[in-house]
Amino acid sequence: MTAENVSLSASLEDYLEAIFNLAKESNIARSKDIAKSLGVSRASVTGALRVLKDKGLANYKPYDYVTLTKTGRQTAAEIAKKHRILESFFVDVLGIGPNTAQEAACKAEHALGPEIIARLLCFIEFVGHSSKNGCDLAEQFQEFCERQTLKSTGKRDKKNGTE
Amino acid sequence: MTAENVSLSASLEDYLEAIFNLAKESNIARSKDIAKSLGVSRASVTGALRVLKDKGLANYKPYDYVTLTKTGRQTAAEIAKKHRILESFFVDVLGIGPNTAQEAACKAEHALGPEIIARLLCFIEFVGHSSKNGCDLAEQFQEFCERQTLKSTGKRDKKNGTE
DNA sequence: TGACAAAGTTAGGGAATCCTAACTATATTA
DNA sequence: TAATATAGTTAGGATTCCCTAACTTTGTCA
Repeated sequence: MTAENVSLSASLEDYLEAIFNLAKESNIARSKDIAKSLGVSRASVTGALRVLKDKGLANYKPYDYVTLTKTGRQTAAEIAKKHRILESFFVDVLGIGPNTAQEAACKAEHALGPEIIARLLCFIEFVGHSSKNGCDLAEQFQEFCERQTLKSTGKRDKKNGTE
Repeated sequence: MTAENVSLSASLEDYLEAIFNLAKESNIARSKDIAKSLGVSRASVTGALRVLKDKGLANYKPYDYVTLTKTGRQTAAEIAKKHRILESFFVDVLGIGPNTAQEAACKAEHALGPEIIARLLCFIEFVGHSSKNGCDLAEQFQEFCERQTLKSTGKRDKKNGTE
């Protein structure tokens, strides 16, 4: 169910995820675009592709497009799922801005195991469920947060909320 | 406000936090114990100590005990705080077991910035607050989780879930 | 089709992090 | 105080990951 267990560094997970995302439409990914999407040199991409090939995750031949193997797609899909769940949690539950949320998800996706991710997903559903019952937890939390923030800035006797 | 901004790798943050924790009682930390608590060789600790000294975070002299500088203590306290907040979120909100929670907090503490940590803390307070109002969200979530789990295993039984 | 641009690779190198093995300093204790 | 055990350091090496510069391959178009 969880795609053969190849152990991957955070860095390799990033490469895999980038290829997966680039390949969404056309099924292929180009070295140049992988490099761009990860902010890394083309030479680094070549190196990573060789490793992903060795691990049986990518179909890589020099000077050719890159595709993922079945295992590669499964593994990448899991990583991408982690990313989505984290991002959704940050945005929809915590009310974090989209950019910060996206960045944080990118980093945290390598740190959290399946158990926590599953629980997080469940929690997002729990919160979504609440809003259908006329008791929107995300909304209540935002209000709670604002009150907390006012309280603490109030201590500093500034009512002018400049950041 | 946030202790001089020395940029630290995840690894160095771990060393700093370990020293901080070891020094809690006696104010000092021994190389051997740092090594043990991080699962690393004594030689690696020596290397890290030199770097922490260079960055002005640790008072390090060969063959002597280690202490943290003021900046070091402040920085370490922030990391430890992140750790506590994450662990508490995992345990008290998500209902994750203590060991998994502790491990995950260890890794995630390096990945999440202050904005998300602050929100997370607020969320923990929000949930704590709810239980005082006779509407314990953590408890409700656990029940919701169990129902979800039952549902999904139920579905699989009925429809012969091959996925 | 041949020249040029773009994409990809190779070579070589640097930083961070960890290791083991051997050495040095310190502490203990008979 | 001298022998030994423990703690800490140094030296040397491996791995991972990234870089730049130079080269090769591929694609485009006049």
